Amino acid sequence: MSRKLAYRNLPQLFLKAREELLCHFRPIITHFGLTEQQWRILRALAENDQMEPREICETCHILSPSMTGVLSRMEEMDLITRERMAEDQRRVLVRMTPKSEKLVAELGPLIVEQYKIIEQAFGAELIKQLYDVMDKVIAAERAPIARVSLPPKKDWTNITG
Amino acid sequence: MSRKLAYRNLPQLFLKAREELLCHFRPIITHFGLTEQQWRILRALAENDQMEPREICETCHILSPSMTGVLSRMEEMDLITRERMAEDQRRVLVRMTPKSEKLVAELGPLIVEQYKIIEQAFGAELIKQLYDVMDKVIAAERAPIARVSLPPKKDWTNITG
DNA sequence: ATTCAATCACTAACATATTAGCCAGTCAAC
DNA sequence: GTTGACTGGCTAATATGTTAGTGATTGAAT
Repeated sequence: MSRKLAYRNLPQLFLKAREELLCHFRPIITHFGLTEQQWRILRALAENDQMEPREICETCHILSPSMTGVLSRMEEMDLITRERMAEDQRRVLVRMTPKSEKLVAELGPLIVEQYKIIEQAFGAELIKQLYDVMDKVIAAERAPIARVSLPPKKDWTNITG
Repeated sequence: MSRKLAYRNLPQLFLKAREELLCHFRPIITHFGLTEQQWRILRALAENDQMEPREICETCHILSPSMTGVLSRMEEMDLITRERMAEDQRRVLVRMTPKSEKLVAELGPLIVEQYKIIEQAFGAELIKQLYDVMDKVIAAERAPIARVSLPPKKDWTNITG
């Protein structure tokens, strides 16, 4: 009784493909005692020197409530500093520490090396296609996408079948 | 002091692109009181009628420890049943309930409709490229990928900079 | 019959994701 | 000066991700 939908599960394909890539980087990152998210943040900070939390959220695709905990732990680990801005007491500036500078200086080149290995295995052409398609999907200059109209919200809790 | 790596963060691009897609489906799924993971599982079960947890794990890309909790909650919600196999007391069979059959019968067509809308907005060609590139990345018929050699494991805890 | 490695689901501990809401600080309009 | 909408970071509650390890079960080898 196979009730297959007409379209393959695209987000799930993304998940699988992403994992297929990430599994080659994860060992490097955890080797240095970092999580994926922490590495994403350090990589962003290495490029920008100083960022506000909301900027990091957007750049690294981490939601604000998660960010609070991640930054707290990174501050605890002496990987970043947080400093309230004088002009606007709501805002905060996040910076790297000498320790995380050293860490990135060691970790970064290894990541680049792994990229080269992957590029060889996948073929430069596929990598190029990857960046290309991703950018096309991400490009937001697209006409706003409609949403199917939803039926009235049932309370599925009490439906027995 | 921009220390940009030679390669753009590819896993992060996947994350962003995936979100760009998923955001069009999430409202539909949550409208029916489901989480993404629960929907992935129901969709898999709808195609296979009965599956063992480890099969669901592999199909839906959910790790086993997460699966335990997800299935428990789904059983509690009367969306699935779990039954130990007689031949092998370690294994378990997971099945849909009449309730979840009804739910999928309502939800499934809406998902398909949304895919069509997205296909129109993105263009059929891009969707085709997407499936194509994803499949290429996922294809495991590739030579095993080497891993960069890692330096000895330092204890970064006590490095001050 | 016993040993032993492998399998499978599960638990434990921690980190992150998701949704909702809170609270102080800012700023423009009154 | 007050009000009121807004912003930015935060808390709370729940669900899932990640890693390590447990315990019962199985099956093959002794």
